[in-house]
Amino acid sequence: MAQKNANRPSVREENERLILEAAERIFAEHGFRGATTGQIAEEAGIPKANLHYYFPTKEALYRCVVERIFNIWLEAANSFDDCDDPVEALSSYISKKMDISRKYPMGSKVWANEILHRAPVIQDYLETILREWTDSRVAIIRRWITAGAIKPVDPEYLLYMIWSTTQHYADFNHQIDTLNGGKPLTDRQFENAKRTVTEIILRGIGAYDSRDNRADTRDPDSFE
Amino acid sequence: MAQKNANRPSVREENERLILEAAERIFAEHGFRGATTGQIAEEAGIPKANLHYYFPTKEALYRCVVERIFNIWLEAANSFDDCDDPVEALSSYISKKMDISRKYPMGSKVWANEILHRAPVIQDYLETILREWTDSRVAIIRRWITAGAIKPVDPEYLLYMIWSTTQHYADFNHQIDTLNGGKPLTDRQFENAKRTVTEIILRGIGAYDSRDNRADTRDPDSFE
DNA sequence: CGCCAACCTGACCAACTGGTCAAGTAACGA
DNA sequence: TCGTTACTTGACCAGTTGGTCAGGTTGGCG
Repeated sequence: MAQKNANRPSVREENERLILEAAERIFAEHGFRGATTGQIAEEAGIPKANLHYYFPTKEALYRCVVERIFNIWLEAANSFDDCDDPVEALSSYISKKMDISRKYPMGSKVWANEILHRAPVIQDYLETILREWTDSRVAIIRRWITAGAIKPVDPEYLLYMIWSTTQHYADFNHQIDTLNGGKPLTDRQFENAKRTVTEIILRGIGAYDSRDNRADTRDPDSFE
Repeated sequence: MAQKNANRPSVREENERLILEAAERIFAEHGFRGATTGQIAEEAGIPKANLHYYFPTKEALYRCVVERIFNIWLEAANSFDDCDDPVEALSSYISKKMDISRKYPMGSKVWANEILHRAPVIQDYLETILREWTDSRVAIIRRWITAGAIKPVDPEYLLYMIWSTTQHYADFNHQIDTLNGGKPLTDRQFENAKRTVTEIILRGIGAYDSRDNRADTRDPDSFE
């Protein structure tokens, strides 16, 4: 009685999927407070009372949406691990983050909204998972610097730069579209954006010509 | 009767200032929908009905806040004009944008919120003023490229990179603070961030060693 | 002092929103 | 066929919110 069986998931799974997809769109566009459960239900094509059958409260639904997003990001984050070469590791990471911004802009917007409003429901994620992830990547970047593979930069600020630059193409896509004549970037334009971002950052940290990096180590105590 | 005189502004001016400052804080933290006029009035220290005496609707108040922010940004934008040297011009622009992010993070957050929600009230700004400003700066960057002062990059994406990276320190300051052990960046840390950002971007576009730039002009039709 | 315009505010209201509930229907196993 | 569980939904409710309004108070001017 605790668990029925595995071949009876269809109705519940299907409805939860419909609701979560609708919720992601509505939350992304209007924020937590701005979204209404009625609107989400309408977008999902079900009555509001039915939505509350699957997700007891608006906040529970919101948490599910946020968790889903966070997991997508963590997957991309593994690009960092597999490889000792900063050019390859960072190119891959930036490329994946750009792809996520293009493919799942809603998720990025929900996240941005949450941080903007001081993370009322995901503060624990920031303090645990994100923090650990960041610390370990900072260590990797420090090793690259010690090895002379890149110039000495503050690793945290390099990470923030990568995050902000790539997520900008999701969070601010409305502004980008408007400046692009009201039309979304074409695939070709987006590839150019990705290449521009990647090249500026990699060249900016001296990853392309690692022979110069050790010589250029001025102001060594710029790290905290 | 149409206009009284100029020496009777004190009460109105003072109250409008109080309300606008409170509104900027509340709108930044909760978004348009999430903010309540009652909360703003309380923050300003006046009854709600009095707020509606000065600003007839919530949206009118919001527009005033947004306009105020936009004008601050336009001032910083002029750093771009004064100078033909990309190192000097971009350093100054990035520095000013970083300072604004630190000094007026609320304004940046209101703007971010607005774009995130598809700019329901500032779409006209995007299509006119911001568009013109962007076009003219793109032209300047193109001239730098033609002159060999920087490497060939797509100017739009360079601008987006500067915007996103600098504004990140306002919009995502809660995330940054959390990753910094729950404390805001010290002045010294912030100066390091500013220097890191500036150096990566300037080195990334080859502004420091302009002798190499013309040689590296591959893929010349990457511009649309 | 009287007048008038600007300013102030407690009380109020209509609209909306998250969430509940009771009365269903569908589906499946025995 | 019956019983049970999962699912569906229109109607409803209590709390909140933007905005109004009538009846004030204040302060300057003649």
